Amino acid sequence: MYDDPLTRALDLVGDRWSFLVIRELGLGADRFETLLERTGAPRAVLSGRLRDLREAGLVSAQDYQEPRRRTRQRYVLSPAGRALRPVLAALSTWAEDHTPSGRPSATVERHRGCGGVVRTVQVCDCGAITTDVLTELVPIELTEGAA
Amino acid sequence: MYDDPLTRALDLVGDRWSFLVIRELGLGADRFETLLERTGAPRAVLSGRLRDLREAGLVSAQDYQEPRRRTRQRYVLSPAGRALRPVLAALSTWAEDHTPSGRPSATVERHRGCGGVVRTVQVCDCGAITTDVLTELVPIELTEGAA
DNA sequence: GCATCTGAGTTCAGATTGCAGACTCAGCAT
DNA sequence: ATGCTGAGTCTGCAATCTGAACTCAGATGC
Repeated sequence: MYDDPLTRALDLVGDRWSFLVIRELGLGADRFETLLERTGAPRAVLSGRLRDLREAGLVSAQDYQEPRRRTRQRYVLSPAGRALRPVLAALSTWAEDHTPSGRPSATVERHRGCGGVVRTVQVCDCGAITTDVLTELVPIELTEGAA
Repeated sequence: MYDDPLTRALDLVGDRWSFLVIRELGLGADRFETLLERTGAPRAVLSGRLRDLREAGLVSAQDYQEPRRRTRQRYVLSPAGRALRPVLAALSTWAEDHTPSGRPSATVERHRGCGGVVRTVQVCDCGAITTDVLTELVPIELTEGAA
């Protein structure tokens, strides 16, 4: 509807399967059949999503060949696609805190330096860090006229 | 498909309109007609989404009445719904960095303490903070057997 | 050569969801 | 009584999703 960053983002990844495909790609799954299993997406949907994500530049496909196999496609996240990982991590962190039970996250990331678990938080210009957005953040005021 | 936090999250908010509705609610829009305008969602879709979000506990509806008006519904985010703001902020931050042009974000948040702009980053147990997930983070290794 | 297997899709019919626009319904106003 | 407004519901049609079957290329086996 309106051209702001969020709507543009949702045009590209605003559905269930895109998110799941990107997560699995980020976790290292790079083949069609593997993505099928891990995401649970129907074949036609996965095929379509991979095409869309390639066109949007979030995923690239490379030919490759194992020793005694025919050439196949390997899908990898582009830098822009990998940059979505914090979004997935934030969503996953949210779900752990606000939806009932379930297994722990498959999107946990670890710090390359120390191997520690990474969490998504918000930082302010002034240096403050918070995960408690309810009390410490305030949304900007609405500009009434600007539809 | 699999019961992990991300899929549970996507069951609740894994579509375009849910995200947009939650953003507008977070920005202070609380009436049906206002949400219609701001999100651009069709009436029936908005009606359905608000019902779903209420059932999921992300939104609550309160009766209220202006002086010479009939009673109406006011929709407000529950704490769980407000806790999604970092996710929206992260997605918006991503789109600003990785999709072409457009107006600046409507989801910018400010720190209650100092009024500064807040960014979404990732922090490690060890204290490291990064926005450069490409070089500084490593996804956990896949556990092959665990479907 | 010929049949078989596998990965990566494409095609199909049926169900679901999305959409724009018209309709409903309650209560206030004239 | 009639009209207006906010908040939906209904309708008819288009697009998308779904599971299952089908295709197609290349490697392997006989």
